[in-house]
Amino acid sequence: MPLAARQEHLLNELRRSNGELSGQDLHARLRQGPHPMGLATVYRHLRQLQQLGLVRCRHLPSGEALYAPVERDEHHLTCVDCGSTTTLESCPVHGAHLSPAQLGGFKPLFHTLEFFGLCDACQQRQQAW
Amino acid sequence: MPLAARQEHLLNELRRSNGELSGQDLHARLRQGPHPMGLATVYRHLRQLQQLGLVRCRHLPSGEALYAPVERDEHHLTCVDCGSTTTLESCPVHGAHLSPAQLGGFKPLFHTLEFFGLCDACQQRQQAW
DNA sequence: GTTGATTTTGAGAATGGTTCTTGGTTGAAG
DNA sequence: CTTCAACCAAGAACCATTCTCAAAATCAAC
Ligand SMILES: [Mn+2]
Ligand SMILES: [Mn+2]
Ligand SMILES: [Zn+2]
Ligand SMILES: [Zn+2]
Repeated sequence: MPLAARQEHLLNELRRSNGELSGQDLHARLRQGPHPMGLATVYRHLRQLQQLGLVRCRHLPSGEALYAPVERDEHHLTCVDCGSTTTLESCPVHGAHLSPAQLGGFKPLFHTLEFFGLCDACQQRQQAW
Repeated sequence: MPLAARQEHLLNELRRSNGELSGQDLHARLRQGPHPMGLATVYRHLRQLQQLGLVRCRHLPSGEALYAPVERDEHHLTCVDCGSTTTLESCPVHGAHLSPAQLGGFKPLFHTLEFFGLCDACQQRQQAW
């Protein structure tokens, strides 16, 4: 089954963007262009693209979900104090495959790996106390 | 600075539990016991315990946050279709440390690593179509 | 081209976990 | 006994996401 036109447009918008986008972001961007789309439709198709293994998604501590093309394998360091994030240049689990025993029939489509801790600045600030 | 009594109770409740708990869960459980606590206080202290590196947190696809003692190093396979999850017996990045260059002063406290894909049952169901 | 069934869509309402506001309580210091 | 700051709880507010359901688009005969 090929992708519907609407889903293509959504995926293109995601690929066009440098960074990850939230559902709201996508809705706002599409609203401007030649292929506007209702918010409900954006979320509907994001879920479908995820199930097809074409889009991945991670959740910010705020609860907001960010989407990206699945081929973009990025991970982050996030400060639990100030919330600042930096992106890792390489994926620490790239290639590290799970054994079939661990998978038990599960077919992996993507993964999220995020590190949480204290950034340099916030450590300094705590020291001061 | 030692932990406040309220924070201890919260941490104890988390440690007492077998699985991860949401903020709501914790509030409900504490409500029963000898140390009830308002919902706002639960969330306040969960954030503080996280910044102290004593508690970790991950987000379900639903957006709900689940908390656990930081020493509990668990990860999951989650089906993007039916939402079922299974727990991995070992952490694939345990020991795989980040280089100081990658960290750049960042002090890691915990990490989240979650795999998303299709469970056996949902793959079957898709085949049937 | 018409018709009726099926699928897709989107505006707005509903949901629900988390955070904010506010006013009260506690407890130590003076 | 005051004062003052820290802590706390109840409920309101917030807001991203999901749900509802009527309208629109698409499809499939005829
Ligand atoms: Mn990766
Ligand atoms: Mn781990
Ligand atoms: Zn920071
Ligand atoms: Zn499944």
